[in-house]
Amino acid sequence: MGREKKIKEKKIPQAAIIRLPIYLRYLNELAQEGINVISSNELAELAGSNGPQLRKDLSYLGEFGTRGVGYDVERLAHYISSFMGLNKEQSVAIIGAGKLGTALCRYKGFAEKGFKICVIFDDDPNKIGKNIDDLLIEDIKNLEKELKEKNVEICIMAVPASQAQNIADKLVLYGINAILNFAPISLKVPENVVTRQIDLSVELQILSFFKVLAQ
Amino acid sequence: MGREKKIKEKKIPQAAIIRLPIYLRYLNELAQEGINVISSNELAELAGSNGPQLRKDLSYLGEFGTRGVGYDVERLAHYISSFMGLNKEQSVAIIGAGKLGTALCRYKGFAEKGFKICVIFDDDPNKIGKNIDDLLIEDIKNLEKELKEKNVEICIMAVPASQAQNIADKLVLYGINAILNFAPISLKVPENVVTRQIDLSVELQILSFFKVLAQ
DNA sequence: TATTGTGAATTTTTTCACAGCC
DNA sequence: GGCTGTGAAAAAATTCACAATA
Repeated sequence: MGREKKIKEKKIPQAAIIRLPIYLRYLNELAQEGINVISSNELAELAGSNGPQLRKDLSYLGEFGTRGVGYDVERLAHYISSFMGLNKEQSVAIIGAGKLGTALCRYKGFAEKGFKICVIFDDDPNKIGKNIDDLLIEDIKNLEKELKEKNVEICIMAVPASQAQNIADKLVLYGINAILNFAPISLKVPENVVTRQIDLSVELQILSFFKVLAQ
Repeated sequence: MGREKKIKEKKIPQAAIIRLPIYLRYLNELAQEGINVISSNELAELAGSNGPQLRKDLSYLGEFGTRGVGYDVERLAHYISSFMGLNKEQSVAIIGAGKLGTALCRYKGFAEKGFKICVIFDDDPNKIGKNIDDLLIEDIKNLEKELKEKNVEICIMAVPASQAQNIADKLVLYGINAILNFAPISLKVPENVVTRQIDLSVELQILSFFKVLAQ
């Protein structure tokens, strides 16, 4: 049975999906420390979750534990990776070579997780042709050509809000169907395109609200 | 009736709270464009939500609309701002003057929303004492003193994962109870401290999964 | 007529308790 | 004895339909 079919049939809750990468992160750390087996309670504690939640989440993928013992760290990590399509390197483009785009471009964490930043774009003639470490800043006019050539699968948008929808439309037109958007705007995209939004100010606003309650 | 009491009594869903800043963003834009009244459907469309959802969310705050007409843009914006405690400037500190910390420090969007970056810390002697635009990089050894002096209410952590928990513990010790964490680690903090986590790799991993499904 | 506000229905998510298994 | 897997219960969130009303 294909992965997609299985997912659609079993209907794994979205809330469970977005916790899987967190579990995976700690499983990989445990593996590096040479730990072979871990209980749901221990792993959940690391991941900021709880035992029953974690067991439920994993139960949607299948049966991976051993009763009375726990989960085989490597086996589980491997399965989550392949389930989420993370067992191969993926090419990522960054749109916008401003401060944020540049910082993201240099972020080491992406490569560690198999995301290769293979091209960065800008429309500023002063930036185009310059380097960010080893990477040349490309003219956004060459967007289509570069995306195709470099086989880009995911785009990160770090552009001003005023340009974001326009650029997103182009990305969609050129066949991109996964966008991580840092511009403070709700992108409108077709159903077959997925976006995730990181709005830095919104995060502070949410904190601002909850911190008063938590007191 | 005090704001906190009201919130706790009425039990506004957390999911509704985190949508309020998005509504607020578009209300402010509308106000700037000189639009005085907006319907739930129109505002929801802008915000990437839907009419009933938006009306339900707002209904937890009170009755702000006029049947047959819509919502008064300025009045609603003002109420959401004050409800979320966003009607006064708040002081923010950034911990870590690496690429990300520096980029965040220069991000204009915070100031627009009333968050003033008033101090940035690092432990690298090569960075301490240098400037990021107008802001001096402070020695992390002076963390307690600076946080108190500058009346910091929210901290943004842009430090390596290995240091994050250690620094978070200090922040809590020094009275900070709101942390925006960019380090890829699940912070352990007391109940009276709120955190929000932005994990860049996790976002790409989630996209990686859903993009296959969306196809 | 147009649009809000909301109780009720539905769906999704989380929690719980314990049978099942090593 | 210890820990998983899961059905059932509970809680949270979303959707819906429509009464209320400017």
